[in-house]
Amino acid sequence: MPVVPRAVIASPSEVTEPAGADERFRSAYRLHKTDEFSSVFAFRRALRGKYYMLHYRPNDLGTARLAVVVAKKLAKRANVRNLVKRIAREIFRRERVNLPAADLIARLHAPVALATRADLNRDLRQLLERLPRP
RNA sequence: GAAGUUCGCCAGGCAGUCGCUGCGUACCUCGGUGCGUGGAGGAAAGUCCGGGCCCCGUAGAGCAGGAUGCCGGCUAACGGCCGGGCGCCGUGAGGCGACGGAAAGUGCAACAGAAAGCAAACCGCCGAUGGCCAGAUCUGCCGCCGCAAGGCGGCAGCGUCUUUUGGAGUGCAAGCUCCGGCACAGGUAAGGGUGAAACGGUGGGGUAAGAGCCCACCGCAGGACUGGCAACAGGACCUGGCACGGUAAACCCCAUCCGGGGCAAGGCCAAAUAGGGGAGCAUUGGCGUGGCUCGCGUCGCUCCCGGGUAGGCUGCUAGAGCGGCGCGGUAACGCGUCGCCCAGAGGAAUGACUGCCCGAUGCCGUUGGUGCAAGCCGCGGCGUUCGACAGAACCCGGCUUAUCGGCGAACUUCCCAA
Repeated sequence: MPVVPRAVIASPSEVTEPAGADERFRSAYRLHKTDEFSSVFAFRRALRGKYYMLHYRPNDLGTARLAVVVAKKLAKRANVRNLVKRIAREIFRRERVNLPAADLIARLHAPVALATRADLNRDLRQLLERLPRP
């Protein structure tokens, strides 16, 4: 699997993935149930970035799965919360095939009002890179 | 041309790539893939009203409680909308208004002020009417001051004295008339001053001074009349000299309306575990009861039934629907007809990236316009982040709040030109 160079700011070359890469984001790649959320948090492993806290727990499903948590306290408006989630999912979607099999929860833990999209993207990319790999 | 008012509309655009999701369809390994097609708002927001829908309750009526509150209309309904009236604001187009009752009762009114509700009178004005307009001395009594002697003041006496008592006239006299003074009784509410608010306004007459005390006009109240469905309005009517102050988002009274709870409503399916009911098997089983047998209870296995948790399905989007045309109505809206199908998620889709354009913003430049100049406007270049407010959660009708900017129509005021 060719490794895409991780530029800090997205470049056009990054957008065009090699043919055949699975960039879909289907239901199987998400966390849905309350039990799934609880078990990830109970595993008590997390990486702290500037904006996100990335909780993780290895699974045996052969793929990474993601959920995003945005507290109302940190983003008051519903449209802002939705936007943060969408941006986070987009990063995950692009990176999924390169990630270890684990359940992930990206939890916003800092106010996002002054951050730009590039800041958020960079933060989450770095966190995903730091995930422990087998 | 500038400034503004009202109403309606839009809510960055186009292209490409990668995704999410509903529906239809074809294929297969039954989970996907391909193709087609749809996928946030004017406020989706606040959850403030009204309704549909659902469950519960309910003979009927009343009480309590809540909401509304000029009139007429519209509507499924409303606290909404339309039209009208009245009041206030604006030069105007227009805007704003919980806008029923104070003559049913109870209450409240800080500060100021004499006085805050039924009359009263602080300063002031008047003093018509009534009263007063010598002093000294003596006696008695009372009060105050003083240790006392005494002093000061008040009241009383048909007391005493004097140039006979504010001045003038008159009379024998009691007295009477005129003039003046005091402001004691009393009169007054014009004026001053306070206040958010003080018992009509202006002018004249009148008076001691004043006053609706009288008169004229204006205002006000009541009643007729006229116009209007009504709220209400009108003047060339009549009556009344004028009251009945304010406050009801104070209690209250009157009129009208309202059963409760919500899609986490409600319906269906239903694992695991525990427990309930029934049938059967084991019948020579174990344990308990008992001296023993029967019987009863309990334990085991199989099956069935009902309740029900996690979970799943449903409710779930075709509707007081949207658009066009015609007709009725000032309008809100209604009727008819034709066409259309227009989001249904569920840790929660409707997105991300790239390019060009549009807009915003910063810096720089500028034989451009304007200005003394700073600057402003225009134009060009570069960079940046960004694209107002904001994200459906059963569905509608409203209200309220948020909102960069743009477009259209009608109207108003001012300036210039003809």
